[in-house]
Amino acid sequence: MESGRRRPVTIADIAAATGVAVSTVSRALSRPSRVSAATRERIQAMARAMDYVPHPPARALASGRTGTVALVVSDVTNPFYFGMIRGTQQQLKAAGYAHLLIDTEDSADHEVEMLHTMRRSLDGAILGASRLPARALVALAGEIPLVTVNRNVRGVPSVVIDTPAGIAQAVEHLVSLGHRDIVYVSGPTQSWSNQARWQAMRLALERHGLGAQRVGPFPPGRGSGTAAADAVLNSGATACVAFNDLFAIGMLTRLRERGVRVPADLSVVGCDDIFGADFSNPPLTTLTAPIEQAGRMAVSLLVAGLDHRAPQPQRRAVVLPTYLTVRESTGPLTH
Amino acid sequence: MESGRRRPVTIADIAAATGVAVSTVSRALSRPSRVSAATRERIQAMARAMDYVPHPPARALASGRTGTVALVVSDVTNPFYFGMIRGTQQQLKAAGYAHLLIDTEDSADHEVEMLHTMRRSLDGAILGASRLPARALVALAGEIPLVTVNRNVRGVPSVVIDTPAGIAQAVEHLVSLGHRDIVYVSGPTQSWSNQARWQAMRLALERHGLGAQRVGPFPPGRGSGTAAADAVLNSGATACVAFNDLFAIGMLTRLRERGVRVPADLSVVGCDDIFGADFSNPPLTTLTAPIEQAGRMAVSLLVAGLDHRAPQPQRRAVVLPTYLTVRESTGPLTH
DNA sequence: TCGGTGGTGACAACCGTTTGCCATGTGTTG
DNA sequence: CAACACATGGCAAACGGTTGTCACCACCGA
Repeated sequence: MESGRRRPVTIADIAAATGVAVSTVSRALSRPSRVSAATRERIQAMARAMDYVPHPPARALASGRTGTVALVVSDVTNPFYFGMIRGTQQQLKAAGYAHLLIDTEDSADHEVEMLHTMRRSLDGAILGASRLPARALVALAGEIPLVTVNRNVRGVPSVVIDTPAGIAQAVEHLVSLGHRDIVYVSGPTQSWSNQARWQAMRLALERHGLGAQRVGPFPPGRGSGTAAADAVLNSGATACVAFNDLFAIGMLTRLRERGVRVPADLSVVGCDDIFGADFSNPPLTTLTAPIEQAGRMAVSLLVAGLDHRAPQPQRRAVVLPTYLTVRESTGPLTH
Repeated sequence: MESGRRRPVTIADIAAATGVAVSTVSRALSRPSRVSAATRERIQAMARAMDYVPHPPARALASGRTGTVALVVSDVTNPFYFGMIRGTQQQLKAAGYAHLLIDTEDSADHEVEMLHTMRRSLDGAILGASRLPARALVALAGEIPLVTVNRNVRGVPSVVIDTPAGIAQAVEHLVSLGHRDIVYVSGPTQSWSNQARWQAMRLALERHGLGAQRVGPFPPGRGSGTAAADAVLNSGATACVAFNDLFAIGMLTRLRERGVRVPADLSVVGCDDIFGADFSNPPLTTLTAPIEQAGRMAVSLLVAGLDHRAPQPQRRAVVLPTYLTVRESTGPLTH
């Protein structure tokens, strides 16, 4: 077939072929109610016959809508985002949007820079764990529709996973196993989630009349597990809650190296329940976060806000519950 | 600031402000060698001062280039793709392209359909493990620049990971440990990689005067591990090579459930070395595939082909080596 | 029978940028 | 000094749609 070489068919071609104006074709295709059933049928049939494919950039130029939404992550490498990518991918596809992936390399500057540059080619963006200060976030939201995940800033729609509530459960769990010295393994300081988790931990321990310790902060990434494990051991604690599963899994590896038995010598609980947490050695007790669902919710929130005709949604901030999944990395205190 | 509300600045604004024609502004910005150093400077400074941001759709409409490349995967859920996403993400960003993510849900029809529809908004696409028949692939490559990964079809540039060579190593390893009954755990039949791996396995065993068995095929996904483990056990083999790590890890879980010791009772080797293979229980012996690098290479190949000025590259098919990473899921035969 | 009304389709003006072609001005060469 | 080449910048026509505005028509009720 030579068809690959031919000039692609445009709505003008269809208009000519059916004997109507281009505007009519445009409407028949994109706002079907605006044209009579008869002509609509005729035009759509012709479009199909001629294998017409709309030209997104042209459409975007004229209408201002690009049909594209970006998922912005701080580091594609982090398995936490895998679930989010899945969730957003599914929902965006269902809503007819294309899915752009942006990696900010953990830099707030990159984050605003890229979003600023691409804002004209996006209908909106979902910020997975933004590192931006609140003011910057609000400013950005003025440029382009935004939904944040795990980040709650007044005025910006968000979905946050209620890990703090889970943390309380985790503490409960550990205390009931007899632990008294429980330490928090801290993640990056700029991380909103990290702050929230530490805060929740303090409160929970306080309720039991226990003091809260923490080690860290450590940089994101599994590699931090080594230093974290050593620090926890050094602290004399018998149990710990790690900022996330990546840390926890890294710790497991290190502890095994050092001959420390988990959970006999030390109990560890992670956060998020990422891929792998269930088959690590030992399987990790962790706070199962509905990450994928969070991604889907974020998309829903975003596209709901995108449709100007629709009444603006009431709930601009949704919080998703978390629960404790007890596996084998936590156990009773044994001296 | 009210700036958020103002009409975005266009090159026409810059032209007016500097007293030159829009065409000159356009050239100063996108083909700097085409204007004198003096005006170029002046224009660029003004653009900066006015916080000009180019409008991608407009650019795309006029030039035909969108600055966007899609990564097409059969299922974002598969951890194998995580590495690929990383690789392509890095390299695309470096090359100044935006990164679109397309999930075909394991359907060849979806694959051509989506690519066909989006072809006008893409400069090219990278097919991670395409399920398309060769003819369809070639036809598609006529519509839009393509690079395939782990799929070699004449006429379509590709990067393939040489797992077959690794399989030979793995067989060598197992045989040297005393295994004689080695079975292949087969993945989806339509998978090119699966065929290649099975083929390689047959040859390798043959060289040792051993016959090749296989179980399966099993659908992609960790869940298949259960059935696979049972099938392998049932076959009486003492060692197995799984189509991929997902299968292998799933098997590990099942074997542990059934009280089968790995590697004392059964050795298992995986393929790909995905995230998690190193901390599974036991850590998985596997064929380490340079997935991320494959993603980067694919992007390089693609963008090289995109530049019409540049001489078309010589090597249109690159193969990346694989090596065996021995961990703890393989060991000597013990009756 | 006539004015009003609602539904349908056409006209044409954009949307913001790129690019082929041409005019001008400068420097170079014989 | 003339003729020419070349570097530079301007003009205007695309690129492929969307959409506000308006004209037309038929049908309705009074």
